[in-house]
Amino acid sequence: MNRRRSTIAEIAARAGVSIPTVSRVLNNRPDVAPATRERVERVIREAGYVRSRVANALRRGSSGIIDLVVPDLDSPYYFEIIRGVEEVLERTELRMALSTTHDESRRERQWLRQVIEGATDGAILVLAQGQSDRLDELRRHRIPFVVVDHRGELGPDVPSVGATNWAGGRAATEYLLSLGHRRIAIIAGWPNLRCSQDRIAGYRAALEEAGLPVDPELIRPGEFRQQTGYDQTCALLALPEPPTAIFAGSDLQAMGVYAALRAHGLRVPDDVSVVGFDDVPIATMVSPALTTIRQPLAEMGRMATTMLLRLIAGEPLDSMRVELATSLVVRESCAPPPSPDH
Amino acid sequence: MNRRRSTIAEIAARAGVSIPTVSRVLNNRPDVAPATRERVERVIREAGYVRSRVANALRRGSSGIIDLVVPDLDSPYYFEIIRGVEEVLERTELRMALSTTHDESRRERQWLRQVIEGATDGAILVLAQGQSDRLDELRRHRIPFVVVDHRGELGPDVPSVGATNWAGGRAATEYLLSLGHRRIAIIAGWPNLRCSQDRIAGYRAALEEAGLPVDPELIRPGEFRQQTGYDQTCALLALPEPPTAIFAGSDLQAMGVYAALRAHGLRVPDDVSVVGFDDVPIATMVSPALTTIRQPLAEMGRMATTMLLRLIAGEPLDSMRVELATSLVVRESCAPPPSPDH
DNA sequence: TTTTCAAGAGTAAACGGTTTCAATGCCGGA
DNA sequence: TCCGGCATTGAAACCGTTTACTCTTGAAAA
Repeated sequence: MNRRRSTIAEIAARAGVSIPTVSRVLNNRPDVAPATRERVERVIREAGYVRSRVANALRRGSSGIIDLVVPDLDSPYYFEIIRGVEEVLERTELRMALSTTHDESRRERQWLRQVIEGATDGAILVLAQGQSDRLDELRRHRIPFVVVDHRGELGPDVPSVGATNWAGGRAATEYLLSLGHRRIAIIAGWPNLRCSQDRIAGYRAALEEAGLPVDPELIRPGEFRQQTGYDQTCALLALPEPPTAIFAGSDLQAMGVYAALRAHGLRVPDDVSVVGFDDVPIATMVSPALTTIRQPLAEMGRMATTMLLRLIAGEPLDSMRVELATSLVVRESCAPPPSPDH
Repeated sequence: MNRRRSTIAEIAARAGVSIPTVSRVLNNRPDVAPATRERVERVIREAGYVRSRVANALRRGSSGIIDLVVPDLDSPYYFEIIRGVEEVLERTELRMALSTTHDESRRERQWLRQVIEGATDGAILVLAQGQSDRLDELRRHRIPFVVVDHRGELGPDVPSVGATNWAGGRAATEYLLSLGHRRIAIIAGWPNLRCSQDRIAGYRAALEEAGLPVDPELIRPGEFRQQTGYDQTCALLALPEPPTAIFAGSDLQAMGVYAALRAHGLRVPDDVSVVGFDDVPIATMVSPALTTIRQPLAEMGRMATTMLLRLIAGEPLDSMRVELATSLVVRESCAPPPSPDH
């Protein structure tokens, strides 16, 4: 019924023209006589011919694929970014190749090799840590790339998109202060991550502006996981003077905070207020719904992709570093602190 | 400092050998003299040469890419599957091209064209509805594929992996019966979906086995979304004799059930018991933690990928249709029904 | 009528590898 | 010493397109 995939040569033979003519028709070149074009198009349609993207890529030098590299697929955080990337890509002819690094340098090197040999048109890197040497290698191979929310130090010439972490840290803290809280803890990412530093700085700024001291005991670093939220909350509650509000570094951490508070018989927001960070879908599903700092993850993915497309097209970027605004989303997990006599 | 990408010809020239010899070294062919191999390898290393996958693909006819097609990226459900696929793919040389159909046939046709012209080695299709004609087209183009959790009618010769929906529906219902519930509602997917039919059949089987009547009022179809869970729960509560337990078709729906019950001042599990379906990460994060039917989504992704790899390798499949076992995961959202005098 | 030019179509090279097949050199056995 | 055979290596074809360049032809310009 059907043979192997047909080639441009077959079409040419059937239509009684030469190969380049078919190619011209396929690429809508103007220098083809209308009658010829018509005839070739009919044959193409009849044969159900689709041209080989591989051969095309070889000749043209572009593969039609862009790589999206994320640390892992364990967090809803990355999925939001993936969704954003997919959204703009689906309007183009490009395909998205998704891969993970798992933060292992071995895997990452392997990935890098694949990216390079894989004839990638460009790459979007969601990196957990600073791997500038890898970026150099990409640059050396002339592969356009954009970094999303890079949490380390970046050169000023690296295209990247992030969020306003400092403002987010400050906004959350100010909100809690405005409710009357005076002992506010912050659970953050590891101190070597830039985003953590920024958020803590925002937190400090709000506190200092309010004339409040910064208690180092209330700054708890860790991973952006649920477990960290749980463990650090337990540690905070064991303090002589526990906080009345906890600002978590991620919504996942906040889920851990919820669990730890429940385990201690404390209620949110009556006994302790909680603010998250990210605003992933889960934040609206729990009870009480989580007040959080919204990080526009899907938008970040979209923005990174748009930037990459310009880079690929050879157009200049308006700005190498783009920071999208975080915003406070008030839900139900915060209230004024319990009265002192409690 | 660095020129364009180096080619095999340059390497050959530098090493003082012919092009085929370099190719042989690259492919680890045995028929190269050790000394020559050594020399060529050194040059390759020095030049930082990586071979073009595109050129390779053209000659060899395989692109090193497999397509993963999902309906959308809105549900954690799909992410679990994606994760499973990625897990086995990361041990291979293959890359994953992720795309969405959004259930629109236009998008889907476009995707199909891309898949075909994109020189895909194979495809994993997570389809929401039966699109057998599309499958035919894939087959016609000799592209190996595996379908995950196809919810419609499939020919017996279509490789597919799913879960034991009937058993899951039955297990959930039996569990609720064992707790003493007698009025058990089920919120399901649309009736045209095979998985919904199966689950409802399992539900009926358990009820009939217990000698209980099946009240059509208690079977509520809808989408697998939170909103559906909310709406249908409201409808159920408005019944003259509301159920004491609700079996939701997805964990997301169950979140809607939680919200509706809370809105009506009812407590889980004291007033109403809830069982979910899927066991996505969120199930453990809410309070009370959701008792649910675990669907091994990541395993399904892994299994589908493994099957696809065999198909690509030309090996025969042990079985065209694989169903992975669902299992009841008991957490905190179920309890015996409230006493009748309540 | 001759020259010029543009449109339309074809020839061949290129893209960067892999593979088939033939050629070479060196070895041992007769 | 001659020959068959094996280990290496190279020349050339090929994968399916695109593209630079050439060629033909008919009409307008001179």
